[in-house]
Amino acid sequence: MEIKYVMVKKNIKNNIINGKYKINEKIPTEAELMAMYSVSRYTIRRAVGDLEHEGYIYRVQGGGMYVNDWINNKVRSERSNQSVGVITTHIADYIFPNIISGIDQVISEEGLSVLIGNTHDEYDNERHNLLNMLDNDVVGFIIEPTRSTLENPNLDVYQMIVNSGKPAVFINAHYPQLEFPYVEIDDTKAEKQLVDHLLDNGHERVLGIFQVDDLQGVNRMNGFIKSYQTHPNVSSSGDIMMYRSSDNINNVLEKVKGRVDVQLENRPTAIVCYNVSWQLK
Amino acid sequence: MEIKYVMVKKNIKNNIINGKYKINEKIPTEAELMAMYSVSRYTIRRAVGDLEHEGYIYRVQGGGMYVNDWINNKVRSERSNQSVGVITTHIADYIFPNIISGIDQVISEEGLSVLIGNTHDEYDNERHNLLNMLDNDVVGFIIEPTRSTLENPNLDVYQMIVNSGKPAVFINAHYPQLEFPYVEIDDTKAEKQLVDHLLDNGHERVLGIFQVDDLQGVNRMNGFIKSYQTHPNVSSSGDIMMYRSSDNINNVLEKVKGRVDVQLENRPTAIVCYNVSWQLK
DNA sequence: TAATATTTGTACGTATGTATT
DNA sequence: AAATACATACGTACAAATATT
Repeated sequence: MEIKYVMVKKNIKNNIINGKYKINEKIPTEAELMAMYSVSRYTIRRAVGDLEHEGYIYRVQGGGMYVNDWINNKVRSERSNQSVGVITTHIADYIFPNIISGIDQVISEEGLSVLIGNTHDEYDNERHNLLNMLDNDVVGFIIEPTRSTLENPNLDVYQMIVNSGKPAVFINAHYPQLEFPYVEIDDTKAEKQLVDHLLDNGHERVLGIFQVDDLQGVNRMNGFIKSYQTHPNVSSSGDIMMYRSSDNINNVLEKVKGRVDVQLENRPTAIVCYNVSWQLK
Repeated sequence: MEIKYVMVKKNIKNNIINGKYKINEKIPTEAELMAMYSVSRYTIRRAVGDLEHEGYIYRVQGGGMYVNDWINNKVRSERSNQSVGVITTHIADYIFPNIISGIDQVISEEGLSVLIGNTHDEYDNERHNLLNMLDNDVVGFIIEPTRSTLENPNLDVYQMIVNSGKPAVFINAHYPQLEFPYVEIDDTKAEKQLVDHLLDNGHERVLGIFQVDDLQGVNRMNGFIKSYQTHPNVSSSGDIMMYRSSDNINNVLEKVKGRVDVQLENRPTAIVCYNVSWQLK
C-alpha cells in the first residue's frame, strides 16, 4: 500500500503491538511524527485518528497522545470471534497434519474455529503470531514452543496472555517459566526404551545423533545416556553426536560419515537419530 | 455547541432519523452540503466521516454518499479479524501440509492470519465453516470445494459471499455455477499423459480405479479413456472400475481383487489409481 | 500565580488522484 | 471521453487545553 496515512498508521500500530510504545506511555507528538515520516500534519492526524477509533491510543488536547490499554480494551467484537489460536513451529512437518486434524475435529465440534500460525522456529514469528491472536481476541491458545531450550525473549507477551486470563496449553514442549499446562512425550523415557531394546538385543556400539537446541533433543540424549548407564558392560561403547538446527546440513552429514567410515571393529552397529526425517538421509 | 462539524453532523443525522434521508437513498454531495451549510470541505468531510463511523451512512468513491441501514446494522469495529478463511476437504491429506504451508507463508507476510476449517467432504461442515467465517468477517476465502461433481446445497451461502464482495479463490476444483477464479490441475490431461506413458511402453491391459463423486476423479477417468482412444490397437483392452467415497472400502478392495485374480492372459499389467493413498492398499 | 511555550483541535484553501456516472 | 464525486495530501491559521517557566 503506498497510501501514506495507512503506512504511518501501520508503523505506529506495530510499534504499539511490539511494545516499543508501551501502554499508557506517551507517543511522539504530531510535530515529531511529521518529522519522522516526512509527511504533513494532515497525514499524521489521519493516521492517529484511525488508531484512536480502533482503540490503540487516546489523545489529550494540549497534553499529547498516549497508548491505550489495547489488550483488555473490550470495546470491540460485539459477537464472537470464537476461534482458538494454534501456533506450531513447522506447518509442513511430518507429524503436524495429524495434530492439526485432531485439534480441528474437536474444536469444530464445539462450534469454534481454528486460527493457525506457524513460527518456522523463529522468535520474531512467535511474537507476531501471539500478538496478532491476542489482538484478534482468540478464546484460547494451543502452542508448540519455539526453540524451547533457550531463554525465550517473548515471555512478556506470554505474561499478557496470563493477565488476559485466557487458557493456553503447550504441546510437544513447554517453557518452565510459565505455569500453563502442557502435553508432551516423555522423550527421555522413550529414548531409553529404544536404546535398551538395541542393547538388550546384542548391539554394543550405538551412535546417537541429537539436535540439542531443542528440549526434545536434549531429553532424548539423556535417555540415550541413561540406557547406557543401566548397561554397565557396554557403558563406554556408545557414541553421541550433537548438532544445532542452525548448522549446515552437509557439514553435519559429513561428521556422521566420519563416525561411520571407520574400521569394522569400531563401526557402530546401529544409529539412533533425532527424528524420522533423518532416517532418509 | 458552536463547533461547526458537530452541528453539520447533528443536522444530517436528524435528517436520517426523521426519514428525510431514507435508507439507501443518496444524500447531497459534498459540494452541495458545503453550499447548504456555508462551510469548507474539511467541515463536511469531518461530519460525514463521523457519521460513516457511527454507521449512519456509507460512502462510495466517485459514486456518492448513501444512508446506511442504521436501524439494524452491526457497527463492526475495524480492528477486527484480518484473517483469510481457508477451507479444505481433508486437513490431514497427503498434499495438504504443503498447500497450507504456502498459503500461510504468503498470508503472514502480509500481516494477516489463516483461519482454517475442513469439511471432511461433508456439505453440512462446508456450510457451517462458510457461515462461521462470514460471521467472523474474514477478508477473503480460499476454498477447496466439497463433493464438486454433485449439485451443491450451499450455493445460497456462496451467494452471500458474492454479495459481500469479498474475494474468493477455489483450489483443486470449482463449482461451475459460481464465477470465482480457481486454480486447479488439468486432471484429464495429466491422467492421459500417465496412461499414454504406460501404453507407449508396451502395457496393454491397464486397470483404472476412480472415485467418481469427485470432479477430479471423473476428469482423470476421462483422461484414461482419451489415452485409450489415441491408442487404437489396444483400445478395447482397458478396464475401468468406479466407486464412490461413501462405498465401504473393503467392498471396493474386494471388487479390485476380482479384477486382478483372473487368468494370466486377462490380468492387468498395470493399475492406475485415483490417488496416492491407494498405492498403499 | 501569571506568563509563555507546547500540543492537540478546528477550519479554510488548494491541488491532484481515483472511481463512478 | 468527459464530467462528477469522493479520497488523499500539503500548507496555513487560529483556538483551546495542557505543560513549563
